[in-house]
Amino acid sequence: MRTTTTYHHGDLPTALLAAVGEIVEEKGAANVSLREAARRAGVSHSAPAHHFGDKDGLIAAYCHQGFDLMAERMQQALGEIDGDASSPEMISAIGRAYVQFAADNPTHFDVMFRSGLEAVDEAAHDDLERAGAMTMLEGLVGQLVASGVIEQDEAEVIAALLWSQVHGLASLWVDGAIAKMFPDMTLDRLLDAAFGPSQLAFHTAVEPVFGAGTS
Amino acid sequence: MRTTTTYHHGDLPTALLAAVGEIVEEKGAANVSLREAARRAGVSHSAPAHHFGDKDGLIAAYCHQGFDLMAERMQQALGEIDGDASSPEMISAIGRAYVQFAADNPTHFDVMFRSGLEAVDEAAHDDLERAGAMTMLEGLVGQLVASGVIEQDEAEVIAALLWSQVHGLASLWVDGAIAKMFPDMTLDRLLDAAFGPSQLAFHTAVEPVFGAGTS
DNA sequence: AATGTCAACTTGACAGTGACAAGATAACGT
DNA sequence: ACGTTATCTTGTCACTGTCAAGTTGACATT
Repeated sequence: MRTTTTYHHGDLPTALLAAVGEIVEEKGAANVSLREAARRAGVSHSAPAHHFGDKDGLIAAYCHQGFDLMAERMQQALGEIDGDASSPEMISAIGRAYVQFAADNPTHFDVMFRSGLEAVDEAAHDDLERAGAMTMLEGLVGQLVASGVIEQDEAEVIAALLWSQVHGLASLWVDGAIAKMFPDMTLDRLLDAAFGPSQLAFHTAVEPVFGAGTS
Repeated sequence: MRTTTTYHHGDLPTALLAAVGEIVEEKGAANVSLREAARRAGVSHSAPAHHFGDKDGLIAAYCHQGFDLMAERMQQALGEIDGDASSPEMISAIGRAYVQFAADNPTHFDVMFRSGLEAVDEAAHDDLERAGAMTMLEGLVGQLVASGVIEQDEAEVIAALLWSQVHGLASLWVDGAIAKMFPDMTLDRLLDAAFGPSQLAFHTAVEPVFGAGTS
């Protein structure tokens, strides 16, 4: 198909990954099939196996692509901020990048975190270490603890809950659940409430409602 | 199989739903098949269709069961608390119930929120209205706004973020992602940090770390 | 008790899918 | 020029979802 100088197809792996994205968008992550992807790439039903092994391999590759994209977004967001990795600005920037990545790449996010496929686990927990979530959590826990601001255990709890916050927001937003519940809601308002302009304003906004705890 | 006095099988729908749970636990939500479920229930491959129509119907029924179970947990949690529906105690109780449901029923939670199946949407957004999330959000937004504590827009933002918090925590916990990142973490510590004993202590615990915002 | 009715279930078939084996094609190094 | 090797095709098999048609058995009516 391609007019480039390479082999039969040109760049089949790329074409197949693109096809996966199309299929996820059109028919959902559960309905991705090797044969359909091959069809869209203009090759025979068995061509994908040569590049990705099996279906799990293709899905894992799509996840890998997603994690790379996510890490890129994180790095880009961090690059626009100055300060140490545990500063509120950094946390906000990474959190925003996490959710924004999900909103901008819903098909990747679906496959990465919401597909319920085992192939994801294999790819994810290797890639996570050099991708987004790990950057955020290591930066938060590591540097926060190192600076002596807070003790290890509490830092882990805060990191896990912060991760949960952004991951839940990303999931419900991509799923359309928030839009269905609050039709006029925008992602910017949620991000602003969760991560500034006055960083983590959410936590300070909630408190006056319920009264401040003392522990 | 059953020795009860009923029809051929006894209670095939129940047996099939139980089989779905087994399969999800053993092989993941993506590998559920009508034929495998039928096999485990001891009936022919086409028997499920008569009760659930098609595969989507079976999945939707499993979701429905999950939402019922979730609503039951919510009601139970609320029953043990006294106070109006927008009190911190209520919010905490519902939030804990949401996460605890996910932890106690991982296969249901997987299919309901992490399977990426379209069948879920059909079942979910009908059932949600009489189940957990809606209870929490309506209670929070409705009563909070009605009491004049806060304006409509801000209440929706807070509700969405609180929902995101519990949903993200449930998702990452069920997924095992938190356990993989923080091996010694327990759900109780996370729940306590997020929802009391001093309610929403999380928000008051985070604040001193980053400094309180003023907006 | 015999019969009719109907839900519950079976059998058989078809298209689509993932995976494997074997073969064909074409780029590349020597 | 020639062999090598990655790339892709063809053919096949078991499995799956779905549909059509037939079978079984519980139950009510007569």
